[in-house]
Amino acid sequence: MRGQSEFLSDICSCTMLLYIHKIFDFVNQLDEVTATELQKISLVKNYKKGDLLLRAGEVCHSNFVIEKGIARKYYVHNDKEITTEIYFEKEVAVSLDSYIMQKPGKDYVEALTDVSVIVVNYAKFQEAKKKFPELVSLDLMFMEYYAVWFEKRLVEYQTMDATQRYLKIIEKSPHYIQNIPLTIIASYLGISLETLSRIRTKI
Amino acid sequence: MRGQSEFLSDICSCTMLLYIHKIFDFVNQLDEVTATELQKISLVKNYKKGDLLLRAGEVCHSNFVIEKGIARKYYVHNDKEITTEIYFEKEVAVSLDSYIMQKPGKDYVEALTDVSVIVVNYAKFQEAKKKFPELVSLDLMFMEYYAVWFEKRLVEYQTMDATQRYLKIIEKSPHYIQNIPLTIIASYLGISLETLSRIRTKI
DNA sequence: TTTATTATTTGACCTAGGTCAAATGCCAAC
DNA sequence: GTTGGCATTTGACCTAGGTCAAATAATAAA
Repeated sequence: MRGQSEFLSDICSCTMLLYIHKIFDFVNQLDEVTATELQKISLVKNYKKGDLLLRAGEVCHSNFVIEKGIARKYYVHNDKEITTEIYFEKEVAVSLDSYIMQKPGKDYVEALTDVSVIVVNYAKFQEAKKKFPELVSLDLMFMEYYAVWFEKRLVEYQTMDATQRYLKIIEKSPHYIQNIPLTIIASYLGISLETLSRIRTKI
Repeated sequence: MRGQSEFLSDICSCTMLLYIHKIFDFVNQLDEVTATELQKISLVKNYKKGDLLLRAGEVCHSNFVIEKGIARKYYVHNDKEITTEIYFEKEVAVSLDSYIMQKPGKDYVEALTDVSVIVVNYAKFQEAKKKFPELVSLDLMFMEYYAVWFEKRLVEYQTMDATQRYLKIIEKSPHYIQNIPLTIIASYLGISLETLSRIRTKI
């Protein structure tokens, strides 16, 4: 397993880094009982490369903290897969609106490598929140993280061209990117496979 | 595989409306003391058309619940204003990462008409949350709302062309749109003024 | 090692939307 | 009503990135 500092250096945006810090600190400072409860409602699962952790049409009953490996979230539009997130270690995979509303969603979550994840069940977490108010604050911190994260993605779409977006993602995690098919990276960047290929040769 | 129209109806704003309802219901069902506290830390302010409720470089110390009128949030990139949100009545204007981290942000919030807003101060709200746990849940609901909202905006950018995005916004609030300069709508849609003008004549 | 399959590159062409500039429309202030 | 200042439209042209198709890598399977 990689060290915390190495992990943090991989997340390029310093703002997001601060958030992650804040959340980790918070979890580490939870009182004994709350921490135990959190432990109790979490379980570890392993998936093989290519496995689907979640399918479109299903309700997202849990979120998945990536312990080891890489995963992605995508949806299908006009027969094309659009990758919305690529998750590295310690990041949290979840189909947000499906999870929040507990209704069927449009997202797939797929293991891009063999992955080991911590699964936290929605219903159990909601129950636990009633007894352990600190968990509500934890939930809030995660939501703040997501909200800011998505807003930043939006700004990227508005202000950066394809080349800049690509440079940003390889800066974030150069060594991971090598294992991910270009098709997936292209769809994450919102460009075609061919355009991505051309960008790569030019740089 | 699912059809285009079915997909589009999925990401239309009905989900968001439901969510707003949920939040308002929650507020209405708060216990007496909590409701009073919330009342106590809120104040009403009025702004004239063109006034700035928030400037880039400032810390976003409060969020603004629009009671009456229209406002927008924008930032400046390469000397161009990019409108990120247009707020109608009952919506909440806030520069999210500036608000959450209480650090200077890049956003402006501007009154597009005369507006009346309920201002909730960050520091006071944080204090109140310590004493009234229901307010943490309220905060969480707002964050969930933002997160899902931004994710939906992202999907719009990925799956809809300029014309579809324009149709969506006039469908949402046809009568309001008439008062808003095309420049602003265009920058909200992520297209140029000229393109928007051409889209409008074609429809 | 050969074959089958999938991933990536390259080329030729196309399109949505951008940019720049000029023309018109729309008010508000004189 | 005129005049100035925006807001919007229209035209001519440009560019980033898309699409389709074919050519090469790379891999995995036999």
